[in-house]
Amino acid sequence: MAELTEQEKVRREKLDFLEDYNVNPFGERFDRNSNTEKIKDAFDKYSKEELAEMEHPTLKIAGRIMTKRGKGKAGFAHIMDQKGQLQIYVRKDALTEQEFEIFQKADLGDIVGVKGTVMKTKMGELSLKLSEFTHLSKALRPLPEKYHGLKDVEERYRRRYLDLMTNEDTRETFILRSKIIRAFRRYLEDKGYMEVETPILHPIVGGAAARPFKTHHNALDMPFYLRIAPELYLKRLIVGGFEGVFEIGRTFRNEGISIKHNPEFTMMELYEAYGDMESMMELTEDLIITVTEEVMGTLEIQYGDQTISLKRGWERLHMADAVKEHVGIDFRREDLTFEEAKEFALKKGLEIAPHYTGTGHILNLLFESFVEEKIVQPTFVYGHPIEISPLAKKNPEDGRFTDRFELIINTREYGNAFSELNNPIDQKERFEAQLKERDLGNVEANEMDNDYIEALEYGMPPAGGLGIGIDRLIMLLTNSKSIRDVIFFPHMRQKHQ
RNA sequence: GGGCUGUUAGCUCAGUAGGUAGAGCAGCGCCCUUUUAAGGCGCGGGUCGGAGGUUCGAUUCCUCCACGGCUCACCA
Repeated sequence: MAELTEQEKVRREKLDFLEDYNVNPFGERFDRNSNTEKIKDAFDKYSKEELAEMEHPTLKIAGRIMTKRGKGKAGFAHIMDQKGQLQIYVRKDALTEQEFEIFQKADLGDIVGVKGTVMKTKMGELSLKLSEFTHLSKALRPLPEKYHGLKDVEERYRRRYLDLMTNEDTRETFILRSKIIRAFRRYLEDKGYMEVETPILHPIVGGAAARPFKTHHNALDMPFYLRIAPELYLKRLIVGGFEGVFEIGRTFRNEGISIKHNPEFTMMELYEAYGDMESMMELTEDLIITVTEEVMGTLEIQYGDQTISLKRGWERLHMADAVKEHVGIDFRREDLTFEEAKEFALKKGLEIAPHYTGTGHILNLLFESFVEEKIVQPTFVYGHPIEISPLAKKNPEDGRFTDRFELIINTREYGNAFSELNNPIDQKERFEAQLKERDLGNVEANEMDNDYIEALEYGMPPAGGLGIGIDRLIMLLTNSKSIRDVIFFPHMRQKHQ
């Protein structure tokens, strides 16, 4: 245990001071009848004089002391609750001697309950003139600086509570996060989709291309993976007869941490019986537009120095056409060979991984390397090659492509959807192709999931499926540069002693 | 993992061409019954991220380590 700082010692001494007065430094229930926001809404419209003359109720609120100014036999402070801050005015002659002394000894960071009536100061600030002051909880450590707040990025992530206490922007971002997720749920429930929960511990890795976290169950004495996607379980529910299900939940991927990646993140996945890629495009657009309008009140989103317009009518662009336009090679050509595509990519300076064995691998590589970075306004890029889409239905006209899309906004992927592959024979072949990739060194390839194939053999209706990265959408709407700014407790390396 | 970069008081930051450090806020004492980033006077608080090295002397220069940030690679 580290030595206490001078300020910590002083605050601990104040515990004794409170106990001398029979005051519990970490007190009890306090029944409030208002909060800082309600008080401002109800009374800020009146002038100082009006407030002085009119009758108004006695109000009780509680919160943390954020600023404090002694004025001899009086004093001011701002106390903060979840809704904001309100100034309190303390006069020696309005409180008991004990209450006033406790106020004078109170520290920034202490949590107090107060009772009083509203007034306005000479400067016109709405304030609560106290008739009672109750100490509720002692803060044994000093708060970050009252004017600048907590700036140190590392500290803001590691001790988010301090960030939330002192930085209004942080509070607003997380309030928006909550509203966005609530709007998602409401929209989907209103459309008749059912929210479900599926396992997070998976015996087999599947549903996406990613490296998993591995864990172990003691009683069963078997390994489990933390899910990289809920997809295969949700589709079992479609087999089971539910016609529209969704899950909003945590997903885990054992990969690098970056401004766009946290090891655990929140996804929304949805499956709709009798739907397809196109119905998912319609749903995605309507969902994001509805949520954005509801939460933000506008479809013009400022993100960094980009202005994104989410107005209806998002562009639809076939991946092969996009690559043809920006890179100059036509992957729709029937006679395009893998060798030719590979040569083209090599000339462009790209590296070809050993498990790249089809033209589709090259197409996707070219798209991600040269085209994705050019897409700013919301665009459905569709027609992903079959090689990288083991769970999506083949396009009926050209089996080299699938009926799959990714939603790209501001060069980043926000959603992924397709006409779900419901042919168990085809699905088995796809898994086998994935196993071959695994042998060639693709650590992210899907595993064979016989249990899932068996489910498909009982018959799954044609269906559309959709996944949306919730954290990234929240980043976009809250103009947050890093995913760490929209996740309360982002993962960081442990600081050792 | 690579490159660049940061770490000084509880917080926000200066600074030292190498001679063991300052300010504001916060804290302590005194004054002040409408202040508001309150004010005035006074006081205390730092193994300058850690460990080595160079040097008479290192917070400053060098090396390594720890933990961040940005970025590239991988991915959503």
